[in-house]
Amino acid sequence: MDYKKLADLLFSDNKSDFTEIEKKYPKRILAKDAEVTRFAPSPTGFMHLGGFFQALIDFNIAKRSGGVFYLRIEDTDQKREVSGASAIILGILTEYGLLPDEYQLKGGVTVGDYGPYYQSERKEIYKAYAKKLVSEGKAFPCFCKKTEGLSDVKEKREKKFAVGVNEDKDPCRNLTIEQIEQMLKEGKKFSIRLKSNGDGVSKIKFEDCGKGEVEMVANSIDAILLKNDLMPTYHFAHAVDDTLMGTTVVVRGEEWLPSFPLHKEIFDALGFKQPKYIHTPLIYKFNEKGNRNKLSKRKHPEADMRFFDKEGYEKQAVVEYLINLINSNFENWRKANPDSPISEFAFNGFKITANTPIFDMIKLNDISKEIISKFSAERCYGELLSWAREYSTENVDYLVKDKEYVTKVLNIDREKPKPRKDIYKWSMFFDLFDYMFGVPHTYEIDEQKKTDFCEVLKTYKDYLELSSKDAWFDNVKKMAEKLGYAVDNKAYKANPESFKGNVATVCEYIRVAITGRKNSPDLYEIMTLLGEKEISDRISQFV
RNA sequence: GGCCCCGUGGUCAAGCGGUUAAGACACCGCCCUUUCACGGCGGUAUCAUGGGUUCGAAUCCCGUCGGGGUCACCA
Repeated sequence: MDYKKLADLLFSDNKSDFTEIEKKYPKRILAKDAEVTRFAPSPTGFMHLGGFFQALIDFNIAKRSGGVFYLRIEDTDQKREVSGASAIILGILTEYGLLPDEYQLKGGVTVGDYGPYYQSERKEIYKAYAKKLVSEGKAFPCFCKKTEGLSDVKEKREKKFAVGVNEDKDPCRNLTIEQIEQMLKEGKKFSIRLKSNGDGVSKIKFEDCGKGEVEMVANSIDAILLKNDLMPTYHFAHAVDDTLMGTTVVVRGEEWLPSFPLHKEIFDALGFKQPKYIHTPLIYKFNEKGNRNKLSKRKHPEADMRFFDKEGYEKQAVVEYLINLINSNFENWRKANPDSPISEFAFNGFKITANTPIFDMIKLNDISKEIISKFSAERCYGELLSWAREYSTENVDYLVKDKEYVTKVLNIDREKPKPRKDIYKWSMFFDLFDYMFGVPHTYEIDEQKKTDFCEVLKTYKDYLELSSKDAWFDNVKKMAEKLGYAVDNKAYKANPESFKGNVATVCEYIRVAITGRKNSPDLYEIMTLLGEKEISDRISQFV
């Protein structure tokens, strides 16, 4: 077979020659150990937590080695394209401090010399390399009917599983040039397949930077390189783009691990050297049966990065949670260096755990609490307001109108050595402090305590004193004593039966009457902010 | 079904042939205390399983089981 002739036949319109293309993508000039990484999502309209996780690794590996981190949009599947998707991705990356060095905005600017960064704009490049492979007899045209969609695939798989063979050589590899010419004349569409050398038995080894040495059966599938619209598949684009764009480390989810042998064969056919790989564990959740499920957009709201924004999580918290999943010594470092920027942490993208983590929202909350507890009231106000402007517009008015008051509320038990830690996302604020802004919840006090409760409140009207915290508490104690509650905690503990309760009990009654709950931050501060009239009004409800 | 990845407490995990098997979150208890918290101290709880190898195994090897991934002209 005259492969050269075949290549010209197939790609008659293609003027670009791969040697010309390669001139446009010179080797990057970088320091010796600098790594080039990329985040390469398909534009589906949202940023998956798992994708962000990978971008975090990409960014840190590149930045900490003095290399380059770039964004490439894998929009080779026209059907899946969502408009504006790349802007969303770039937006989130930027908000979280992972701005790529090179990227392209659809119909807008391109930053970087290795573009286009949209695969759909690189069609000629892929064609040139496909043509090269065909002309060398390493790839061939296929005129078979498309398998499209999951139902097609299922059917095909069932047949395959029944036979139990790995090998998948395509019949079109045996077409004669005359047959091909004929079909081309008929205007038939074709795809380009790799002519695999694999026998389905021979093994290959490779070193995954995260998992170590992995041994696999070499590829034996005549995989599609160019689809029948002549757009590349992921596999082919990966080889071409990551080579041309100078990627040195590919960070991708471990669902790609099984296609490594295919990638190896494609790289080899092309004469390219493969980059290093880090196959990251996927992030899971438990299902009802207690088994793991991949975090998915449909079932798990937290799979979408925007979830954290909507809930009002601090971005820093999300980042720290994820970094701890990558390098679990992070939290020890953080404990020792509570105020240092993350950039000072000795991040190691190659040390990522092989285990499959379960996404732990409670842990995230804890990290977030810690971070928010350190904020000043002023900063909290700023964060809260900007969050509300985006996601809770009905609250913006009074936040703005009562800035001073709101800031004071935010300052309760804050800006002190041991600040209270109960806010972990801004959406909690309005629930947590609703009693500061209106009628309190009615908390049902135990029936048998009701008489005592009312008695305390009735009496307390005469003991209300807000001039100072000491004076306030002295009066609470005086009243407690008068009504038969223990003022001395030790005495109370020794003889609980001889008292109606202790000062704590009295405080509980007052707190319930004023806030409508059994727990709240410092009572005195709350009462001071609320003011005497409001307090009397609230207490009056119960007497 | 083939191939591959993973398996240390409820969760994230340290561990790399000899450890009382770290630490964090969660949970429980005590202390502090003006309730709830915060903080301090302490506690419950883990090497999936069966065989090897070895003086010695969570660590190395093999099998089993369990979970996950993949086998598309989707990425």
